[in-house]
Amino acid sequence: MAGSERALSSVDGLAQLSFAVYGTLERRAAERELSMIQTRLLGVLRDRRPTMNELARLLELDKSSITGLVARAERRGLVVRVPSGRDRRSVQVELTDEGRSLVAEVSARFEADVTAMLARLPSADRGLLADLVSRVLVADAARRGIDLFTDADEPG
Amino acid sequence: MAGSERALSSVDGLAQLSFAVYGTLERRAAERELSMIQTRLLGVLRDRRPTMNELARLLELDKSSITGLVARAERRGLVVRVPSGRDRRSVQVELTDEGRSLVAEVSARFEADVTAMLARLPSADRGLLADLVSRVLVADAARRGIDLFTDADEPG
DNA sequence: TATTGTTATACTCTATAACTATA
DNA sequence: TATAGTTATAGAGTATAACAATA
Repeated sequence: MAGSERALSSVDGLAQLSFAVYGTLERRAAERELSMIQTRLLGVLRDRRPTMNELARLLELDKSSITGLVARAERRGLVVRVPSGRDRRSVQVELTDEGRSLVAEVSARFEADVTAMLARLPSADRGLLADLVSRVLVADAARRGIDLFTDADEPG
Repeated sequence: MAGSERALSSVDGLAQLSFAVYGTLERRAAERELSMIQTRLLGVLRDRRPTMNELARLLELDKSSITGLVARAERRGLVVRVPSGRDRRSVQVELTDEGRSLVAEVSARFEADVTAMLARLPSADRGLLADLVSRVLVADAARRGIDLFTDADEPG
């Protein structure tokens, strides 16, 4: 019942590992008083200056949810709203320096955590794992008709 | 810039795959009007009948948060509170038949999703992946002084 | 006194519906 | 008319502090 030798199926193992990785980001974000959705917001802003509407699509939230999300981030000084030049109804959202450095910190710590999780594997096995994981990601992206490298929107 | 051939590091790849797996569970839970925390609640109850206090520890939430969480699940008919025999201050929480069947459904669909994600890998590679993932999990659990198979508390 | 659980309160996060301003 | 964004409202989810009942 409590042995440490039982083998996990690839499905169970991958699920457990995924929750562990997700939880790791959650804890690192919480260290900086960031919820996961605030973290995702900062993450998508690292290489974009989207409108509120585009943010709603990127984060898969209603536009009314984006209003509050961005307002709270702005109140903390992590993002700013700038009027869009072309359309006076529109605003664009971008990171402040503080927001950028905060998301960089959280990302770095998270990546260090994942690196530490993998550190016990011999280098050759890490390479093997990276290869297998890449193939799963590519196959899954293809199955859903998504270009993996242009739609990536998670920090880390 | 948008090619599909770039290789991911093991860290980036594992992070992306983890978010994909997590998002899959989130969507399957949402199909049944379950938030992730409600899903985790039902998940931990599948093989336990904990007190409110124990639930707080298992879900890493304050006991006052558990009160509302369990109340909402109880209102939906997914769990019941039963008085604890030994300590009259205590209540124990358990799944109803409806709660059990709901979590079984969500789990089954989620597992089918992960299975589908892995289906493109040749069987031998799936075995290899399972082995590598198991080794990462065991090493990480050891690093944190946790017995992997008694403390598992995620559905799936 | 200490512990178990709830309540009161305040905040974040989310969606729906109604609204304003601009296109 | 249609679109971009906000506001009003309601509810889930969370923590802190104070409380009642029991140990």
